[in-house]
Amino acid sequence: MKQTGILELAVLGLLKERSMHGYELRKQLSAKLGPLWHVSWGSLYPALRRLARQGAVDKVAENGPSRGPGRNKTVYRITAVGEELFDGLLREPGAVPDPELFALKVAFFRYLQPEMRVAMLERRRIYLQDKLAQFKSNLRDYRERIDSYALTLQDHGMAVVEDDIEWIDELISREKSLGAAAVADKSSSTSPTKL
Amino acid sequence: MKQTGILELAVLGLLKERSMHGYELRKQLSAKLGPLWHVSWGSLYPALRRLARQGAVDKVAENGPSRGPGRNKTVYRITAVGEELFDGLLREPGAVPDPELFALKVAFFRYLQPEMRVAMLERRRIYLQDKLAQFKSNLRDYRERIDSYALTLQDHGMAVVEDDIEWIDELISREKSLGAAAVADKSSSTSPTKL
DNA sequence: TTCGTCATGTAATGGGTTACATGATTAC
DNA sequence: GTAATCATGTAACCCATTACATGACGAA
Repeated sequence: MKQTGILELAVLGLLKERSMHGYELRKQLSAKLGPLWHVSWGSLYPALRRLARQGAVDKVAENGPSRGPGRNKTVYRITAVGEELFDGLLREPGAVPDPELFALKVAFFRYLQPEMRVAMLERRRIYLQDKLAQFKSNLRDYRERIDSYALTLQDHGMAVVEDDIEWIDELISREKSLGAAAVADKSSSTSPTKL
Repeated sequence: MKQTGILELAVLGLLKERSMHGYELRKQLSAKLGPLWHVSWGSLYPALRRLARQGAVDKVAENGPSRGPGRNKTVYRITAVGEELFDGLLREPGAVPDPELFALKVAFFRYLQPEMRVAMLERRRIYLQDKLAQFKSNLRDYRERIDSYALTLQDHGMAVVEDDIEWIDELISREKSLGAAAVADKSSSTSPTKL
């Protein structure tokens, strides 16, 4: 049972935009997701190999000018299989608890229909609210038995979760107002959003 | 080369307060650190076994009333070796980048001298500020090439880091005012804080 | 009596980190 | 010419997750 496939999703998402070397892939990960993402070679290349084995990416040898023997550059290109795998990973609803995975999916939101976006955001919201409740009940039960350092830790943890919820709410309302605008715009002949 | 030893640190820190079963240990982890910590049995018991092998904890069979054959409860108790290991792990300065490890160390701040606390906080502060700078330079370079979802992701990421810095600043100034109060209080004969 | 929770572990599997190893190209 | 960065991988080690397996105890 494979877990998240988080690196796979990230790689496929980037390769959807354009084919790249492994090396560039790593830089782009930071560019899209911020400096949070430090993918090591020891995890990136094996991941690419796994994807190639599944037929989700092609390895294309890059024949530069005088590139005879020695190290070849390899460009990775997503295949039809890979596109489907990406879609499956992106839609798969298990994202909620893992913040990295959730962030990654948000980064690729444009590949989801608006309703799916809202659904995902609302699932995440519920999860966070539940976590908040756990914090509160936890504090109810243990406040007297923990020292001020553990307490400030939990307070700060709660504040972070609250901020996260606010952010989610913003994203939800932005989606809804976009949706409303699209509905109001009846002049367009085809559906307002592409797959 | 063992990495962080984060679970070890957590376990030893809790066992410093009192001896416990593995089962209770897991609950206490959530109590101290908030619902962030989900330690699975498959990681907790092996960690305890590792600690026992090193001589850092003793396994004490609990002889309850009618507890003859069948499953025995085992109480884990920290040893002198364990106390030293804890101290080493807590003081070891490599904590900075890993948020979980840093949070854990804050939870055990009372076991550090105030100067050490401030030093750790300041190191963390520098790290976070650097991360913030990375976010900014990242956005300078890529803002035009990423879509609004990736952008809001990064903005939110930055806001979280900024909040973290504010929190660290609060902790630092609290430490400093405590230190000043201790210095002003010259009536006590021995040193104001214990090891 | 049966359900929930207390309680302790093992086994398989997967995959991430670190360090190692190599070599080309570009800028100074 | 030499340092930095581009570029691609492998190997060993560690350990976390998941699922499995077992059983006692208290309450309903």
